[in-house]
Amino acid sequence: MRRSKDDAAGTRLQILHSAAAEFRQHGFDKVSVNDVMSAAGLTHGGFYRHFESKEHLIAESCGAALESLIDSIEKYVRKSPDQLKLKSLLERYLSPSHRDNPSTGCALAALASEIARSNTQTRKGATNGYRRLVNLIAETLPASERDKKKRAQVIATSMIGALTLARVVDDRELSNEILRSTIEHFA
Amino acid sequence: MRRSKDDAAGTRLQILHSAAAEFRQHGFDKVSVNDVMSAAGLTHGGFYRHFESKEHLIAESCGAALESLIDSIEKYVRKSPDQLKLKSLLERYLSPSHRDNPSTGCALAALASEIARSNTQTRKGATNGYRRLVNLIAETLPASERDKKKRAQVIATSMIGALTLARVVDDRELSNEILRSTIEHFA
DNA sequence: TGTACATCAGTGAACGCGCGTTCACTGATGTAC
DNA sequence: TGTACATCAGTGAACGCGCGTTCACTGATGTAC
Repeated sequence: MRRSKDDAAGTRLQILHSAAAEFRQHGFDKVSVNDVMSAAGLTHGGFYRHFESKEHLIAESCGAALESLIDSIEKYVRKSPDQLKLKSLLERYLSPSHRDNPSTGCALAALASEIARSNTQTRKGATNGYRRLVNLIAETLPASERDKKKRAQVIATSMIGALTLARVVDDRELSNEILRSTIEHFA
Repeated sequence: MRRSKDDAAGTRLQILHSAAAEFRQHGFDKVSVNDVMSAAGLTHGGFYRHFESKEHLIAESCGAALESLIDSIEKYVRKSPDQLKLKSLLERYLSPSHRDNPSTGCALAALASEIARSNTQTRKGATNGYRRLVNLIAETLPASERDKKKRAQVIATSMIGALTLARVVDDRELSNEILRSTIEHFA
């Protein structure tokens, strides 16, 4: 039966949230609309009251997940002492805990190669997230740094690459080594 | 009708080759067994004379593609003068041409987030490829370098991350900048 | 070397299944007077 | 504020479709004598 506007808005957010978690865990193609709705505690039929298509859900949930992760990194960095900002950002992003919990982590690391083949909307959201991450990293660099923007880009892509490879590799020790090497190189 | 052993072996290689190209271009899930067989100039029914399942094809084609890419990088690096080995490796791997042609490029960059969720065989092949790449990079570092292995790992994950992000981002200029920054940082 | 038969690479129809999406339906919510 | 009606969030059955996989079949290749 019909729900109040507030309930419906809550449902929409719940779907977005479940989708973001499922997609990051299993990938876009391995997660069906039904999987997402079940995870949100609903039946599949109601999906189209909230989203035009699975493609639209992918774009929106991905963008939202990235925004919210970067919000949390931003808060975290802002309250760290200047000298430690970059180091603590790297240690958090490249932690074993982030590696082992993709469903609540960075969508860029969890889905990069799939996003590269996705539609314009999805790539636009990912690009915005990437830019925000680069700016955030640039803020943590010492004022003396000559080309902050470029260095921040290297750190950003390096972090994402290291986290992704740490998840690819089937050897725990090697995986930890990948994370540590990148932290030590840039911190 | 039945083909000679040599013909059959050739067919098998052709399937592997087509699969590797299709998978790198479109991802594992968006490419069907039928797509692979058509690309190889065959009908889908014969697939199971050569491979147990799509999963087995994924593991084998991915591993083979990675091996062959690294072979070619190896040859290329071996014939570059010592001083330029690393620089030319980086410039080749992070070239616009590599970015724009995933179907003949590095499987780690093209499929990393999908491989991270794949079966043991596929991840094993990817891990072997990653190790070979790291060793190859380590060989290009000056003898004076203190911890070659660690630095090589940072360069490897950085390269893969940069190429992947260069494909994600929907802004050509930003994409070129990502490639250049990483080359300049490590070369 | 020649012959008879077993093998099996490749074809194309068929299988069951899960997918994204649609739709008739229900009944509480929202709106107009 | 109360009433009558339209709206629409969510349900669950149904849709057509493409998927991975199987199988009967064909006829050239491989093998045993």
